[in-house]
Amino acid sequence: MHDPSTCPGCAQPDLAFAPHDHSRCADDVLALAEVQLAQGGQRLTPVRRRTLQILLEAHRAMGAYDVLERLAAEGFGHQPPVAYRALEFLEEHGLAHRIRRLNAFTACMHPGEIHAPAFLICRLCNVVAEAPGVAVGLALGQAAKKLGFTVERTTVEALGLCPACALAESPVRGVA
Amino acid sequence: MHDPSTCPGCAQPDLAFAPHDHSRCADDVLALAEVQLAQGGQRLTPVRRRTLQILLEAHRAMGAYDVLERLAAEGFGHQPPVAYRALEFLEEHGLAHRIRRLNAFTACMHPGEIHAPAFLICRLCNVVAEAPGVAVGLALGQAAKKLGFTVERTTVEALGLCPACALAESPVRGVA
DNA sequence: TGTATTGTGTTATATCATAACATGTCAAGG
DNA sequence: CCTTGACATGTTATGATATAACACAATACA
Repeated sequence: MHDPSTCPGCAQPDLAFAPHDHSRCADDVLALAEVQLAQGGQRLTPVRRRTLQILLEAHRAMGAYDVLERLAAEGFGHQPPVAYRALEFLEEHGLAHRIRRLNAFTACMHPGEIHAPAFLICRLCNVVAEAPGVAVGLALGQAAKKLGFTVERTTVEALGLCPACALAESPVRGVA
Repeated sequence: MHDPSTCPGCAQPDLAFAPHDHSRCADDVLALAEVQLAQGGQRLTPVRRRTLQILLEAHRAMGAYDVLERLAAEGFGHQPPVAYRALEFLEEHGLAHRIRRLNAFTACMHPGEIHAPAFLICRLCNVVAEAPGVAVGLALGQAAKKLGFTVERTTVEALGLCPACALAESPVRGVA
């Protein structure tokens, strides 16, 4: 099994594979979410709000049961539907994404923007990056159109190696 | 729940959304598979062969437990690992694909060809089409490259409506 | 305030997947 | 021939993920 404590990628589990100032990420996104939902007549209730916070704080993909554990510890319901409902709500409203390869969820880092997210998943450290997926979505849309298929939602995920783990994997090929 | 017997898409569960002569699909693919595997020193054992046949005959996505049921009825093992192992083997060798949104598997219709399959999944009749995914894969690869990510495998799935179900859904907008 | 809608929490169960181990098969080398 | 090692199959048991169905609470709004 993989040991996160020794993996370069895990040591710095940033969704973009590179450090950036995300001290305010959570707050900003949360505020944005609130506004967006209000405009659509939707409610960011305590469970939903806290669920989004948990995902934002974790800053990585979490399983529904992991989220549930946190929620339960804070006085919310203890049963799976509690987590699943909140997560599904967030996903429906573009505030979270489901990573199907990992059976996990992650907060959306660009709520409000156009949504055809593409995810890059490192098979060693499990870090997930949300890549700009516009081009991918476009290509997929065109392929679908040719078959008369109407696209409503997309799942685009790539499994591979993040920069850090790629280095760790084959250090022999280093330049020096 | 959706009733397949009344769904235009299900009545003709063709992976390409349109009828074509696939009377020989199964045999052809099976033969191809055999050759391909032999070249790689891999064995298409009875369970594996039968599993591929089952997928080919079904001509649609099947859950591992559905496959297992068929296998068991024919004298193979009765436990989940039997099906999962065969399915994973087929997937690893490009003879089957996993449809993550459906937790299901489907036979590959173009074994040997370049593999960046994109799937179109009808949310009403669950019919799955394997669309040419080269452009999609390319776009995804480029997005990944910008982040220094090395892509090894991809999952590209679109959920929406197949032509038949799209018509059934909004017949009001028909031309006539 | 009454009533419909939405949300929360529960119990119970369904569905999907894998770990660990025993047995069987088969080909290559002694 | 027969041993040995690699691979494949089968089993038991369990783990992990997800949803159905229902009771009650909160909210919205006529």
